Amino acid sequence: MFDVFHEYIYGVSMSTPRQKPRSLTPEKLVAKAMELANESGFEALSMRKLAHALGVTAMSLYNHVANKDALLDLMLNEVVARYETPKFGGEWQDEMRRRAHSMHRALLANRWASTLLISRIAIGEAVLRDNDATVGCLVTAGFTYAQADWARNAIDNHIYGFTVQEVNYPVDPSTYQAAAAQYLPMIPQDTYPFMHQAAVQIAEGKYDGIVQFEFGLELILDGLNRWVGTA
Amino acid sequence: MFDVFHEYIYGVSMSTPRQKPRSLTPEKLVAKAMELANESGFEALSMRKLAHALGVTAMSLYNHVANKDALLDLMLNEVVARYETPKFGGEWQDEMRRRAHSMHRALLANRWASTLLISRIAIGEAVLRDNDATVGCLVTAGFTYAQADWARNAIDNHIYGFTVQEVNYPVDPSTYQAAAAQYLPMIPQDTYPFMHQAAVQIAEGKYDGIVQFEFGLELILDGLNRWVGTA
DNA sequence: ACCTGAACACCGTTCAAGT
DNA sequence: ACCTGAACACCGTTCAAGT
Repeated sequence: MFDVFHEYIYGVSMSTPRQKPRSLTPEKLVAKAMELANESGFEALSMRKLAHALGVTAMSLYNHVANKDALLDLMLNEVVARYETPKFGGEWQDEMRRRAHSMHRALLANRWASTLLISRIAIGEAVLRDNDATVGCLVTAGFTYAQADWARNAIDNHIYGFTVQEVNYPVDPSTYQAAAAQYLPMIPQDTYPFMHQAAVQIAEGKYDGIVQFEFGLELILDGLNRWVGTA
Repeated sequence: MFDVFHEYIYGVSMSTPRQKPRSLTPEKLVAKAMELANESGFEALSMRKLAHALGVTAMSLYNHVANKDALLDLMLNEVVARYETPKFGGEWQDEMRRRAHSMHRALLANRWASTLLISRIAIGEAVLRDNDATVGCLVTAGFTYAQADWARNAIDNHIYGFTVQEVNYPVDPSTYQAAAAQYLPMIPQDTYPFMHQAAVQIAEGKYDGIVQFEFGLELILDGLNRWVGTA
């Protein structure tokens, strides 16, 4: 009886699969949620606002996604899917460099992501694939499994640590010099002599105040190279 | 008129400073908030619950602290105040090591802190003092200001990155072997061959699966030592 | 199968009123 | 000076009811 009514209204039998694409899908939720987070900031992303942006009420989202946490996991998986996968057999340092820069780019393109990824153990398919390929590249290059694990930890701590600081820093790198000049009087020379002097150097243009992502990365890759050679 | 009434009730003139200690102070708020966060988890810390724990209503907290954000800054300042301050003139590597281990200890004792500290630019007095002493120690040891800045960034990325992962990891290190054996069937060998093999090694006890905090730290200190020497 | 309204159990914060 | 009750503007999520 209910089935007949449903069929009359929607033109589709309940027992046969849907023919036309459903209006809402998990993929559409994730895409719109990422759009919202990127354009309006992560704190503006609520289930209610996401639903509104999709022209629907909040409760209907729960037909496509278990809860907000599951939605966040799907969003993070989408970001991690953009990490470039290390190849086996070539120079492992080049592969790690390529992966690191692609991660940095993906995290800068989705500025809300790094802060979540560093603290959350999101085991989506993309994370597993990245883990496997990264360990695989290092092991193929001659690392033991323990060494590969430790190496990946050192590399990833730098990538995530650096990027989280970068996206949360309140002043734009291009205005460091002006900012240093402006805040100089607020850093008392007698209590904070070295920070004061650092600000002087930045204000005078002797140093741009910008820490390069590559610095820490090369420091670690170089150390790892030396470590494996002598293991 | 109001003043007289106040004096009658409280036995203290409004124009003279209070004699007996006030029942609630910012220090007491911060101490109880840290106790709550450490014992019940950070997500259980709300202004309403904190007030309840202090035997008071939520709104009265705003007499002692501007808002929740200001309270968090005060809590974080308390954690950073426990970082050991590098001394000038000695071996800079020893001073950095001592500082790093004290940070690691402070962050493990307050497991909610690292996730906040890494993303938030909390400029409390303790952060300024730590910054100044760390840069000061490196500059005194022969680093330029730019080098000291880059070095501190590399060191701190490791400390925070490592510890955030450590406190958020869902399984206890002492149970890695059992966990690896348990989850092994869920890591398909054909799609994730290297993760599978890593789990095999941990399950068989060939490798404990634990990444040491010291590994990345020494890797970086060693690299820095080489870098300054050749600068 | 999917969407909805009403409701529940929370949040942080403001403001006028109390003592 | 400090604390309070009531209220505002939000949250995530459940559940029974609608089509």
